[in-house]
Amino acid sequence: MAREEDNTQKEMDLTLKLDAQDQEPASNDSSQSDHHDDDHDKKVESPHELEVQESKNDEETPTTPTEASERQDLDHHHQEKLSMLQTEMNRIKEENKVLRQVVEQTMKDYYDLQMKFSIIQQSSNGIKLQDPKSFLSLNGHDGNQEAKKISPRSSPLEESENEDLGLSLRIQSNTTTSQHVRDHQEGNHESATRFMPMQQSNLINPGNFSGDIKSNNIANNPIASLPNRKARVSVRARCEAATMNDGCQWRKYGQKIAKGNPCPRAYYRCTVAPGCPVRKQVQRCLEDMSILITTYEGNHNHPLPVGATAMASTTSAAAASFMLLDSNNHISSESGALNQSPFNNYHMSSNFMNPNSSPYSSTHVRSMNPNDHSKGIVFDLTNNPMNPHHIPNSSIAPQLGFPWMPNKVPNGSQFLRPRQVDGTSGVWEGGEDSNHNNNNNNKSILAENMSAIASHPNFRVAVAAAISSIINKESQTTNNLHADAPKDRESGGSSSGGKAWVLESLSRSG
DNA sequence: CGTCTTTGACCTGCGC
DNA sequence: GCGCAGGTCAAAGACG
Repeated sequence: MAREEDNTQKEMDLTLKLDAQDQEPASNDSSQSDHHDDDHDKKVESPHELEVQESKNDEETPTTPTEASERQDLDHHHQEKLSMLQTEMNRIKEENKVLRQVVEQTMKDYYDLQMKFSIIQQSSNGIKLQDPKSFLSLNGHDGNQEAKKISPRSSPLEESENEDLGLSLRIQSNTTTSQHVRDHQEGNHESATRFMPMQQSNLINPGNFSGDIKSNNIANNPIASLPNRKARVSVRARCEAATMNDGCQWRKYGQKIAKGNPCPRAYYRCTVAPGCPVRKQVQRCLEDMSILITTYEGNHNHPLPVGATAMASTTSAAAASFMLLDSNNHISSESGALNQSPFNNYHMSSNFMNPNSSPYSSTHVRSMNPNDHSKGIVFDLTNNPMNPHHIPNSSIAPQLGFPWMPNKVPNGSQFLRPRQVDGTSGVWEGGEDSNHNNNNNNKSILAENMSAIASHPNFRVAVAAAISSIINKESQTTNNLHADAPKDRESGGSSSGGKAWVLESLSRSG
């Protein structure tokens, strides 16, 4: 984008220069040759001027053969220069044209995607979206700057026709991204970085669970301009297994009984790449043993496995939102967009729905420590973050269909089917509806599911982040095909081939 | 045999 | 300075 602006500026400069020459062919004003450092250029700017000067000279002073020869050389020299300028301008114009086409196609696909989501939500929820541009919101309140940063920069993509409520995103690669991959593979870093998506520059790297502040565009990113923190992202989720499957490979290097919690805290480090500094701590919640608290710390120094991208993107987006909100706490408070609980709860709940109408609406992001935001945030995927005893049913009830979340859906279904059974608390059921066999109920459930999912802020976070990260997934996939090959202990990653990519948000992991 | 987990020892930061 | 708690190291054992 910056390159296009640069080219546009160059084009404008050249156009202005040529226009000025066309409009004032007889002018000998040296001011129009400010851009030239050559003294000869200051004398004569164009063939028009040469002709005029020549005619003037012919009229005023008779020329000697030497002078005529010099003048011809000069004429030839400037014609060459002009030709070069015109060639360069044409080249820049062509380049601009291509870039504009890419941008237009990207924007078109972006709005198409928004409209499809909008249609899905409207048809299911009966709630009109005021502006599709604000639909992909990261905090569920409005189309804030986060979404604006993420989505419009996505590469051309197509939403799947899948009926999984849009949670399966089918990405069709185009020549741009394919070229990017080829360039990346061939070591053409210049070209590869030219088409590097925004996530590499302006957004927190989805490959980093906590966001690599240092490596991002500090000038343009308010998040990146924050003081460097070693951010920690903690994820609370109900999980039966000893550790959540987040798509990465981890090696346990220690275990400790922390004070105040008889459950041991396990320490893992990322083994996807040697020297990766990312650590994670896993500990069961004291109040509810079914809740697993996973704390990520550090930044991956390698492309993430495909299955880890959604998780990383989500937590990164959450961390980004948290940091942004944290840094703009006053503004946020004034706007009333945030719930300022004593724990500084950043309730990323949707405004579209009754918070009690769906278990989805109870996912929260809050700071880990009310007094110290540097400790990070909690990305709470349990039903009730403030009261773990809220759910009497202690069975594993996945709240969101991230790849790293347990999924009880049988038959390999891609989509979890949440349902409120008692109408008061969110109890989840996967699989068949034994008590709701008629079509009306099914439609109602489906509509409820759709609205719950579509309006859930984390869904938006995941979608927005996935869109932003999906472009880079191509290159990551290429790399990770090798990284994932040997062992896949905790890896929930899925490989891709060909030119179509499917973001499988809800496949059973582990 | 290589890799991973376990577990006690060690290191470090922080509060008193 | 001391003690405590959290975090990490590394040797030993387990496992495929």
